[in-house]
Amino acid sequence: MRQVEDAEVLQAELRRLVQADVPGPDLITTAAGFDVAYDTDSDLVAGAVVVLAAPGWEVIASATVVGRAAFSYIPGLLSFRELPPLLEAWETVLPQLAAPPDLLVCDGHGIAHPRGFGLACHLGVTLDLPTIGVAKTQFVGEHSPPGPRRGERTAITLDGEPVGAALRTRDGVREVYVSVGHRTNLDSACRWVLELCPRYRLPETTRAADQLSRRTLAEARTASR
DNA sequence: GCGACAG
DNA sequence: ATCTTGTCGC
Repeated sequence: MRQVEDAEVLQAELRRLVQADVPGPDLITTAAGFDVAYDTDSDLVAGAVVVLAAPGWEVIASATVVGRAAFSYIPGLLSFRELPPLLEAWETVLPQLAAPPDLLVCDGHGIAHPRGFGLACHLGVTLDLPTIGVAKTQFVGEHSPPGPRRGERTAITLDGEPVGAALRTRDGVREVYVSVGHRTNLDSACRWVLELCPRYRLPETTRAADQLSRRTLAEARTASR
């Protein structure tokens, strides 16, 4: 399909813009979470962006969008499916803020991707803001299991190169997979993920965005009946 | 060719 | 991603 070929070409071009080993902000005061929910039996989608503030990570701003999926799920091209609704929601949430969030957290991978350009990279390059990917499952590369305690981590390597980390965010829970999206580095990314996980396995940003997108989709389904 | 494959 | 709350077990 032409759509797929075009996406692959664009992906290769945008990939050169990624900054994956630069110092990011030291202190994170605000962080944004992004997620998209999908309907089981239609192409209805709901995207959500939430902005949380330290120290309690309470939601200080949010936006949602309901639309139709324009790109099917293809491993390695997830960003082309999720970015449109996420950017639309972003444009709504940004005016609510005095300043852009210090960090953008994506549901999925950054450079830990077959061609080094996952969703977190695509979002980061598009908005030119610091982004990281926090995925619930592994996608590419190899890693040994991290120790059982919160904060322990091991490297994810792809073709011998470090591309991310398997990070334990709570004692005894399954690890999450962290990788840089844009304008930061892996050490900072892991540090921020731990800050964003004071109580659960997943970052508060991810949890809030996930809840909001799902609730929005459920309401949209009800309204269309 | 076969199997795997973020969300 | 999605079907889904309380409940069994460490």
